[in-house]
Amino acid sequence: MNGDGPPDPPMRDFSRSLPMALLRAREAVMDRFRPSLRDFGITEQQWRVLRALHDRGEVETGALAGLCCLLTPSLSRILKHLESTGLVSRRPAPSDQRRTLVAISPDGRALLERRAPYSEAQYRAIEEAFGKERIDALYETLENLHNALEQEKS
Amino acid sequence: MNGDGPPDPPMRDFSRSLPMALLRAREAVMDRFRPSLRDFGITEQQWRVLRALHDRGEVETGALAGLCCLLTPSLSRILKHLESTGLVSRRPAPSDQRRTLVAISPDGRALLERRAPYSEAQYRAIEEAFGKERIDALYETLENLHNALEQEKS
DNA sequence: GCCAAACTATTAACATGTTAAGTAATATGG
DNA sequence: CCATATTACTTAACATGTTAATAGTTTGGC
Repeated sequence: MNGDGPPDPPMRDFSRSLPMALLRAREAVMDRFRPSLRDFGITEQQWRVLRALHDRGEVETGALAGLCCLLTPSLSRILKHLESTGLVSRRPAPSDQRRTLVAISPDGRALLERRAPYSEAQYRAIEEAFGKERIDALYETLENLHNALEQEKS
Repeated sequence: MNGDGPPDPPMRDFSRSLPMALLRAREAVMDRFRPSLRDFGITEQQWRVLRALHDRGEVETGALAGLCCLLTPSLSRILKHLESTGLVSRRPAPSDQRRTLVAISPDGRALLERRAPYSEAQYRAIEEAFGKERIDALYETLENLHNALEQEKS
């Protein structure tokens, strides 16, 4: 009994999974960065937070989550940890007590600057292995894909 | 005091993070798939396991982890859960008692086939929003990047 | 000013990511 | 054969991902 309409299209091959393809590529990249993250005793996500605060100065929690591609519950725990180790500071926003402003501390900035050269060295190795032009094109493709899919939400 | 050698190159702009770019694109894609995963009561990772077993038949735990891009400790917990809900079965390999062979169950296959149309519909929507040719090119780029970075490990 | 609705951050609960340690079975060298 | 190293999987411990619920603020209508 298959009905009279067109049959369901066959399931795509398992190798053609876009989330998996993006994940596999990301893991191959992260394998290059994990050793130095481990050496400096911080996680990938903690690094993203320090990196964003270094560039943007004092930022609200919600905006910081967007910048770091983290959900706010995860960020909440990460900030608790970073604050307890003295790498960031938090204070309520003067104009709106609901909001929290986060800033990197001198210790946080020092850690960031100590690890940055190791990170940059890996970027150079990746660009050498794959080609800077192709990396640049990939950034553009990924951003376009993101934009194309976000737009449809409206 | 800056030394006499060439100064450290400036830190790259925070927006030029390859892990972040890959993650952001992946999240935009996953946003399309999460609703139906939720409706069917399974996680993204559980889906990947069922999907791999459906295509490949009985598979060893280690090989399954590679197929699904999971670490074996994660897979171990996932299999415990899937086995307890009757979606997969496990048995020791006859030739080597260290190895475990995993297979999808009839219930697992039924769940897979019920959700597959919803997944395929999202793939069609993504291809319409971004273009099938560009998606195909992205698959190829991601695989090439993965291969370029894996090769260097040797 | 008062109250319901909306907003921001956090907490809770369960699942997975990541690294290290543990357990059992098998392969290897002597 | 036996002691040992290796292999395959699991468990443990801590951090994050994900969704829902909570608590404290602010806003808007009345």
